[in-house]
Amino acid sequence: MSSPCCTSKPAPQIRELDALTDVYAALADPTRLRILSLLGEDEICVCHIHASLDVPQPTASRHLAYLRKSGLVEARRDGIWMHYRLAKIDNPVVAAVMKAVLHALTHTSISVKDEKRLQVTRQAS
Amino acid sequence: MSSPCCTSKPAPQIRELDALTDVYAALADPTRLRILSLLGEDEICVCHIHASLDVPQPTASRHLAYLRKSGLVEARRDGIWMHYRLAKIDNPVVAAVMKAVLHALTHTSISVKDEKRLQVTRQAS
DNA sequence: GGTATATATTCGCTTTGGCGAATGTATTGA
DNA sequence: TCAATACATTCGCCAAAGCGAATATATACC
Repeated sequence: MSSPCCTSKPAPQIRELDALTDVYAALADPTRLRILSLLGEDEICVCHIHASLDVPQPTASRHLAYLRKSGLVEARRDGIWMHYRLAKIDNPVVAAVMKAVLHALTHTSISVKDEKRLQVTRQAS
Repeated sequence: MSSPCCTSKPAPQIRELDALTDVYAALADPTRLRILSLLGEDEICVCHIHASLDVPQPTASRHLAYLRKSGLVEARRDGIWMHYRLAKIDNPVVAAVMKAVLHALTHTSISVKDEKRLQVTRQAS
């Protein structure tokens, strides 16, 4: 139950409170939470994301841009496609938060459904 | 490192994704984060909160109302004073998130300063 | 009742951010 | 060069929410 960042190593300071505030603001949207949950596995292209979530492509793109700006996801270009994945969080304290956040998402029914639709979408392509 | 809710007991479902969204929205404000961090110890009255954070009393009151509405804090009336404390979170998955959130706050310098001001404020009263 | 203290709420204003629709850009291939 | 596909951005509109200032409410004590 103890936080992993403080058991052995010294505790790194978070630069500002705003750094945490920005993370939680990025999490305060259902579409973005669904995207993060979907990305839990591996990297996914935008087309599969907006198909799995059944949201318009611009909507997916906008939320991905928001998540990218807040440092929670990273992108990789592959020809026509953009592949998004969860970003590696440097600060272990924030990483612990995100770990709990992602785990909580696995307990929502909609995320389970999204994941299933992703499998179907991937098989069809 | 594993999430405590799923090691022994079965995993409880989160009612809706909106339940998580609302929690993160409540966390997406620096003043509310400072309040939550201050409440980590024990219950505190509004006057000590707004004095420790050096924010106007209506500001503290509004944010406390927001936190209360979102289920993160509870209040107790004691004559003229209202004492606020962290709420007991029923869902263990959400509780794990809040545990990480509160821990992250201990790594911010402003929370440390707020805590010191609280000690001074309490001694003066 | 009247006053003082503690807390809550409202008002006017401004900013942020969500969405749908449309448009812009970039890459690929004929 | 032209068309097609994948993705990103902009625009107009609207709702949520933050703030300072003022005001309302609630409790205690005289």
